[in-house]
Parts: sequence; C-alpha cells; structure tokens
Amino acid sequence: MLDKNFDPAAFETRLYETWEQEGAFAADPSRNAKPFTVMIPPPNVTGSLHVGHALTMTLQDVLIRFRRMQGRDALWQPGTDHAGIATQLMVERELQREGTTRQAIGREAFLDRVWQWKAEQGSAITRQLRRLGASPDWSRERFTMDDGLSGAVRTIFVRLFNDGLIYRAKRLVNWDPEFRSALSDLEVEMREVKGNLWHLRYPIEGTDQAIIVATTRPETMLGDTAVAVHPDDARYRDLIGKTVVQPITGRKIPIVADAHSDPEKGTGAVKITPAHDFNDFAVGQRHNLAAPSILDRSARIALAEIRADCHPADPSFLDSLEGLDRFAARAEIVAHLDAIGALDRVEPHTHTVPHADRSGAVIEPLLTEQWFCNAAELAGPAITAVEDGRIEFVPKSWENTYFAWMRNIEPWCISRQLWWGHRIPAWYGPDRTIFVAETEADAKLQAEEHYGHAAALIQDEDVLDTWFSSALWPFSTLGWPDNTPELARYYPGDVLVTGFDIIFFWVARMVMMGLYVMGDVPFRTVMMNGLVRDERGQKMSKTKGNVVDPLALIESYGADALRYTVTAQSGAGRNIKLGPAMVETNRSFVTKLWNAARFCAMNDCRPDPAFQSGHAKLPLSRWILDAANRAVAEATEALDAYRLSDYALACYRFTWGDFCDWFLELAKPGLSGETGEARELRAVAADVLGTILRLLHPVIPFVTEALWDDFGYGEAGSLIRAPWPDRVAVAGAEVAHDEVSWVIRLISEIRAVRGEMNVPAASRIPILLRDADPGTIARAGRWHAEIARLARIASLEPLTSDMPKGAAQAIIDEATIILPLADVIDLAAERRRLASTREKTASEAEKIARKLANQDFVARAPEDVVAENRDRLDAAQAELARLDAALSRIA
RNA sequence: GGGCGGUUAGCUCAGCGGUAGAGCGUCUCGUUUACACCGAGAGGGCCGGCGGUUCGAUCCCGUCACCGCCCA
Repeated sequence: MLDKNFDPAAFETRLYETWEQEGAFAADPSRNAKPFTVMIPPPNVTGSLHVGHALTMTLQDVLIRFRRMQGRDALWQPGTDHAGIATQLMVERELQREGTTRQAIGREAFLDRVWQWKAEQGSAITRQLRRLGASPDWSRERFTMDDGLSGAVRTIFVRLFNDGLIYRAKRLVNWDPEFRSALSDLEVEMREVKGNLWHLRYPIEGTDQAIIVATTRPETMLGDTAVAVHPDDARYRDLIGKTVVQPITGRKIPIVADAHSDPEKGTGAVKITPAHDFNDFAVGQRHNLAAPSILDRSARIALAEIRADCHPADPSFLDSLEGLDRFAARAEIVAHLDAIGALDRVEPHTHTVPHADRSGAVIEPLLTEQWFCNAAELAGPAITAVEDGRIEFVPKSWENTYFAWMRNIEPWCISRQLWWGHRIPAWYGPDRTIFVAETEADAKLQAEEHYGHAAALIQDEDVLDTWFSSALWPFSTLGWPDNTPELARYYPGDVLVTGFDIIFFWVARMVMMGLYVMGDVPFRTVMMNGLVRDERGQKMSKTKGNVVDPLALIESYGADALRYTVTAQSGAGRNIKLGPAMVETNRSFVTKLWNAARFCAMNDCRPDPAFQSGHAKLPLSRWILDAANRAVAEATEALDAYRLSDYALACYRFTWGDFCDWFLELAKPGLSGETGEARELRAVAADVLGTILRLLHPVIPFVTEALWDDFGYGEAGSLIRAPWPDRVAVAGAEVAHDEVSWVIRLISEIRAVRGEMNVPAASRIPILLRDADPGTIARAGRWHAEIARLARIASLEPLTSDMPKGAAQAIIDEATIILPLADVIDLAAERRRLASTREKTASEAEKIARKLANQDFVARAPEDVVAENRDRLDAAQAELARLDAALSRIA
C-alpha cells in the first residue's frame, strides 16, 4: 500500500543511485541507434547550483530523457569549467586567511593548491546536479583543465597563430586593477553611477582666454594630449589649431576638431586622454597624438611616461601625486584646480562606468601588450552558418542579437595575467622573438633554427581566457584531436541549451571554433532559456536578498516539484518567475499523480501484459485510450519543437483533467468484480497510467520511476529506458468520444444547475429528459449509474406525463433537462437564470446572423467558414427556441 | 541615440486572421471507494491607445504610450 503522499526524500537518492550504478545515463557509441547529443554548458567549478542552473539543466534533462526513451543513443556530456578568475580568487582568499600570498609561495605551489582545492571542493555543483535528477553521462565527465582538453587548447592556439588569427599587440584593453589582469569586453559590466561632471578651465596659450572642458574623470588629465571640439561647433571654430596649456602638467596640447566631441554634452569641448579611454584612443589615432599612460597596473598614478613633457607651474604638487590611487588622485586634483581657479563648476552627473563582472572593480582602460584573437575573421563563417539555417535559434528572434554582435565583433583579448588556466604556449628568445609551439621542446627546435644555435627560452607568463577552452568543449570533450569513435558520432551535437545572457560567451565562440577546427557547426539548434526572477519579477541578487536556493526548494518540495515548475513556466526564451509558493503549488500535481496511482493500486489495476489496448470494447475505455493518444501526440510534438512548457501542460491536462477527473470517477464502481468489463477497466486504467508515467518521466523522473517500480511495469529503475509511448489505434474512438463527451456535458449541466439553485449536495433528485431522441434516451439508460453517482440524482427518465410544477431546466443538444424541485425551487431565481442564459444565446445568435447578413462576408469568406457560421446560427436559434419554451413553462 | 522583446481575467502566462483560454487566487457548496497538496460550481476580459489593411483584427501593418533587456 502506497503512503498517502509521495515522500521525495524517501525515493530520490535511492532511485538516482540505481540509475547511475546501472549505467542508465551512459551513451554507447557502439549501439546501433541514432545519437542525440547535448553538450552541457560547463558550470563554473567554483559554483554552486543556483536557480538559473536549475532551469537550464532541467530543460536539458527533459530533452535528453525524452530522446533516450525514444531509443536514441543519448549523450549528455557533463563537466565543469576551470573558471580562471573565480577559482584563483577563491584560493587567493584562502591564502590570505593563512597570512600568505600566491606571490610568496610561488607559481608551482600555488597551482598545487588550486588542484587541491578542486579535488576537495570542486565537485559541489556536480553533486547538486544529481540532487536535481540530472542524467548526464557522468562516466564521461570532463574538466577544461584535463590533460586532453588542455592539449586541444595548445594545438588550436598554435594553429590559429600559424594562420595569423592570433597575434600579440599593444592595445588598449579592459584592465581590472584589483585583479591586475586584462579582461575581454564581455567580462565588463556597465553600471550606472552617480558622479560629477567637472568643468575645467584650460588656458589658451598666448591669450588670457580659456576653454572650458567637461570631464567625468579629472585625474586622467595628467595624460591629456589634446582638447577636442566638434568641427561644426561655431562656438569653438576659431580655437581649432590653437594650443592650450594643461593646468597641472603645463604640457602644451592642441585643440583638434573631431566629431567625437558632442556639442550637446557638457561644454562641447572634451579633453583627450588616449591611453585611458577607448574613444579618446580613437581620436588620438586620427590626430596622431601621443598616448602616455599615467596609471600603473594597480591604477595608481605613475608619472614616468609624462615627465619629459611636463612643465608644471607647481612641481611639488605634481610630484605629490606619484603613487596615489586613482580616486585619491582625483580628489587631490580637483581640490588643487579649485585652489588655482581652474575649476569652473561641478555638475552632478549620472553616467555608466565599466566594472569587472567578477571582482566588481572599476575597469581601467590600459595600454598593454596582450594576445588577441582575430574574431572578425572567425565570425564570417559563423554568421553564414546561422544565415543559411545550419544552426537555428529557438526562438528565432535571438538570431538578430547574434548577428548584431558577430557583425561588429572586436578583436578578442585572450590573455589573462593569472596563474590558474592554460598557460600560453609561446616562448620568448633572448631578443624577444616569439616561438609558438605545443611543447617547449618544439619551441626550442624553432629557436635553434631561427638563431642557428640553441637559445634560452622563457615561456609567456600569462594564461588564456577560460572561454577559449570552453569554446572547444563540443569537440575537445569527445577526444579531439584524436579521431575517436565519439568524435565521429557525437559531433555535431543536436542542441545547445543556454541562457541568452551568455549567447556571446558560449554560442558565438563555440560556433566560431567549431567551424574553424571541425569544419562543421557544433550543434544544430540553440535553445535559449529565460532568466529566472523572483516571484515579483525582480532579478535575483544577493544584495536584494531575494535569491531562491534551488536545493532548499528540493528539500522542501522535492526535485520533481521544482523541475515541473521551471519546465511549465519556461515559455520559449522568456523570463520565468520562481519562488517557494509556485513550487508548492506545483507539488500538488506530483501528489495528484501519486494519489491517482494509489487509487489504481487499491483497485488492483496492475499492468496486464496480455491486454491489448486496441481491442478495448467499453466506450469509456475507448474514450480514455483515445484521449491518451491525443496527449501522446501533443506531448511529443511539443518536445520535438522545444516547447517544453506546452509539453508539461499537455501532460498536466490529460492526467488531471481527463484521467483523474473523469475516467477514474466514471470507472469507479465498474472497477471491482470479476466481470469482463471490470477486468477491462482495470487493465485500461493500468495501461493509461503506464502511458502517463512514461509521458511525464522526462520532467518528473522520481515519482514516475517510483510508481513504475511499485506497479511492476518493468524492473526497478527501468522507466528511464522504457520506450516512449506511441499512439495505438483505438476501434470506435469517434463514437466513444461523442458518447462520453455527452455524458460529461450532462453531468456538468446538472451540477451547474444544482449549484446555482442551491440544491443541497445530499439531496438526490429525479431528472427528466424532455424532447430527447431515442438515441439520447438509450444513452442515458446506458450511463444511468455513472450519471446518478456523479450528478447525485435519484433517477433519469424521459418525460412522459405533464411538466412537473416548479422545475429547473437546462438544455443539452435537442433535449431539455428537467429538475423537478417543487419544494426547494425559487421560481424567480430560476427565471433569472434561464433568462440570462437566453440573453447570452440570443446575442450570440444575433452576432452570427449579422455576419451572415453581410453580403461581403458570404461572398468573400471561405466556404467552410460560412457553412460553419450557418451551423452555429442554426444551433443557437434552436437553443434559443428551447430556452423560450422552458421560460414559458414556468412563466 | 540604435536595436530587440513585452503590454490578454486580481496574479502568472497560453493563443496569433473566423465562437477569448489555462493554472493559481477570489466567492459559494461539499468528508461521495485515491487525493483538503482534494472535489463540484460560479464570477471575472472594449486582448495598452489611436489609425490602417481585410468580408472579418487580440492576431497583420503604421504610430504613440508605458515596461524590460542588449548595444553605443
């Protein structure tokens, strides 16, 4: 006997271990089956499961379990990403607590510590994925720093370098001064910050005039090499070409005309600091300006590069700035300018400031030598692949975002000044000649050839952007560059599921690398999932304190309830709102299924291998089997089209609305006993329950597998591999459908009238049918017991004598249902009820009549639409007549 | 400033040329061979505004408003 409620804690771990131990998640390249491949977007190894993971991983698991049941050789490739910055930060913090630093212990010892950390704590997220019920092939788990994957990184770096697609250059990059590393554009987050617009007076040489420039970053003025005005700005036309004297450094700099300067903003004149601003850098290039840096790698003032050109009025002030933090320097400079009368005014100003998305530090554009990847070149084929449909986005509108970014892609800065990551396979000779090779030995050979003798080489200190290795994931995990059976079979994959927030990190770069290395796209479909928000639609954040912990939700309501909730909420690509209340609500569906099964078990509805659903005879059997067919079709179509919420809802409707509310209720009395009919009903109940369990397994794997086992549909833990249900031809489905639908409508009508007339639930009333066809009367006779029970009536017979006094009436098709309620009926209320129904029907009829009276409609609308409206008008008018008759009877 | 998406029942969302839907919430009734994490019933909508196309518009087009996101 099953417990009254499903207790997830009692099943989840055990079932999961059974699956995993029996190899149920494993792909098998030797199997003769079509593969279905999903590459997990590898979560950060430092991460722990958040609701975003819960969403995207659930959706992937639904897809993979569905295809696995369809008999596909399903590979869901799991693993984690070494997350250079995040992981290094984690371990550095540990060291800090121990009172040491990575510099103090050295690179090698530090890397040992990171690996140690990874061994001890790097599997949190994979453990948590197990709690969620995710079913990737753990035996193939990979880590981006594994030997094989690291080898792939080196091989591809060398190949790209030799093809001229990777190069070293001194360019302005996004610099994280806290972390002291370059970052890519994508790792920078623009945040709105309240600041000031400082209006500064720059004297014009040889006059007593000054030009007022507006800036949000006064400290960078030390590196100014020009002032720019708009060429069409009449206010400044005469000043173009003149020289101004930078108030602190005394450097003489030109006023240049450049369209970068916006006449509407500030004063229309801006100072140009090429080494500390991306726009200014471009202006500098157009006007051949020098680009001296005035900040070091920790964003402290460094005067070395400007010393030579300085003629400060106050040298001691300038000297006092050396080594100051940029924000301290800002305060000093503003105060000094104010003191010397160079501060015109200060205007509060909100502007966007780049921040490092990991460390949170304000990004400093800094001129440094870095490795770059020519992304524009790689983007070409990646754009074509989406244009010509080799890759499709779901929903399609995301393709625009992809195109927009890809068509304006900037060189990708791939070097990071970190220790944890793939060390760049480049070595420098004594004269800084670069030798790029997969191994140091190769590099030495190259150097020997180059110099004519052996030379001492020093390897580049830097490592690669983590996303460089992630971009190779779809093939590096399959053994590339070796020609493994896995690579041949599982590349390209079928679908990549991910949030739109990493469309550029993941999708774009994997497509570029896949095409470059493999000559083929990495996946056919990109399914975008939305962002998870809290119950009020707010973005979750630690500072807001509205973060929902999926593990706590699993703890409280079970993994199935969480999985069902996120799946049902996940419209294609839209944001989903999630909170405990929603999961709690959806848990009731899991409970409902559990209880329906419990009821079946109590009535001995067990799977009967001899039963053939196609041979069912009872209309009720045929009706539910036919409805099951429709549910199977709907669910399958929805899954095929990646409409996972439609899939979840279709299963819900069928299970709750058809199976529980009507089939089980109508079948109840007929289930017991040893008649053939009872046996058939039990077999049908078990058969349909089996279909439901299979349909729902991808989304709620635990409860379905527990029931599968309990009912003996298959061996313990075998639902995960059970075949996906197919439609089964049901004899007489249409007739059964008409018949049972009529019964349902009749019961519903009677219930509605009872409800509105406040007939006590306990009172069993007789029902009469007026004007009913013989067929209807026969039907009513066949279903008498069921109707009597569910509509709580005493009898159901055709009206043969006079109309009883004080009766409520309702219309069903040609017949009028009569509920004699002489004692209890409120005639006025009944008249109101009938009149209101009449009103609705009349207005409906009038609307259709008006439509049909329109000659244009009749002439131009498709014939079937016109015919349909004629039918509807006939029906409405007939019903109207019956309602009028009913009304006149109680007038 | 450029682009994308949204605006449908109190809430969350489906629908997307031809009869406006679901779940939750609300109200009423209810212990009847599973389930109160339940059952039965009811109420609730000028489908954001204004134009246009069409025989017909929640749906297509234009425009405006508001909201969200991305890129400058």
